[in-house]
Amino acid sequence: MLKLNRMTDYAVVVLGRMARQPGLIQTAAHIAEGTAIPLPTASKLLKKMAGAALITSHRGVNGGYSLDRAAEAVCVVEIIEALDGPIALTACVDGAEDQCDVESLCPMRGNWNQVNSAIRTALENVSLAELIDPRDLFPLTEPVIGAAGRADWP
Amino acid sequence: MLKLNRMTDYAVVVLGRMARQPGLIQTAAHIAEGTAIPLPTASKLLKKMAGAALITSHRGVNGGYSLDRAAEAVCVVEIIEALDGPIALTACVDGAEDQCDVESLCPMRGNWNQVNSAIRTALENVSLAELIDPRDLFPLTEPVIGAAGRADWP
DNA sequence: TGTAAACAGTACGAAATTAGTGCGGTATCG
DNA sequence: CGATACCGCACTAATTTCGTACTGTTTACA
Repeated sequence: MLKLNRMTDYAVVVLGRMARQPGLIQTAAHIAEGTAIPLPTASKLLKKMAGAALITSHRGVNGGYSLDRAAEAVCVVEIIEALDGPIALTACVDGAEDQCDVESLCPMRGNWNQVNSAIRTALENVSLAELIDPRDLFPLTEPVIGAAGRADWP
Repeated sequence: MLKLNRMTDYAVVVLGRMARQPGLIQTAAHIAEGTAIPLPTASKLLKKMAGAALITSHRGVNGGYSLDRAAEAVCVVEIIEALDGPIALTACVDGAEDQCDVESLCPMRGNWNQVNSAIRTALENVSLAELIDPRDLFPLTEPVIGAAGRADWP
């Protein structure tokens, strides 16, 4: 089905939520609550995204995670690559050569890269903002779910 | 890693081989031998591709499978959809609504379709011929691997 | 300066998906 | 009529992925 991990799915949900208040530092627990994702899993997600420089982590008391970019500046390929690693549609790509036991007969050693780059280009043109419902994207002018300036919730 | 199934990988290998002799009817066993793919698995692949009208199946004695199109006329999206089903990057697409328990909080219900169609368009522009090394694509003028008009091999 | 809050890293177990296999059935050609 | 070869279903095994837990490290504030 060419489906990506639930992890990446969650990540987009999390980012979609964070994009509503760019720059706001929220703890992993808050984000987990707000997205209905189990805390340990959300924590793992956030950690990975912080490692990929998608979001910023703030350590210590009053720390948390913040999204410092606008939703329009985050493209889908970044999210996918942060969570799932580089986009590679098959095992027969440039690296990892000796583990493909049909390689000697495989007529296309490495040409999958063409497919991969095609997909990558396509994904570069889709931003996080396009994934999010516009009504949810700007909650500061018109609150959608809960309290606007919430710090703990519900 | 956004990797597709090994099945699809095999399928491309199989098609790549079949594309060398368009129209030739080969048994599943022959194809399995030539591609070093286990026969039951190859058989399953061929069956699926025949069901998707990618290749033609011929029953009875001297039956088998044949690829009746040129490699240029087969695009990658057809292969992937034949094996993996429709391209859907996440579970939250149009169908299957009530199984996403974060849906009520999910800010992007269904907008994944935009990503999916972007990928689909990208894949439509890549043909099987582009995946195959040109040297292997025309073996009839210059034999590459084994005997050209082989019926059983080796 | 000490304590608590919060992220960072690693490891582990369970569950779901996928790969591979095996049977009996059916159609076709000689 | 019989051999060949595809068809469809069910079943088992392996891999991957998901979720959780634990321990360490960093920072702010009293």
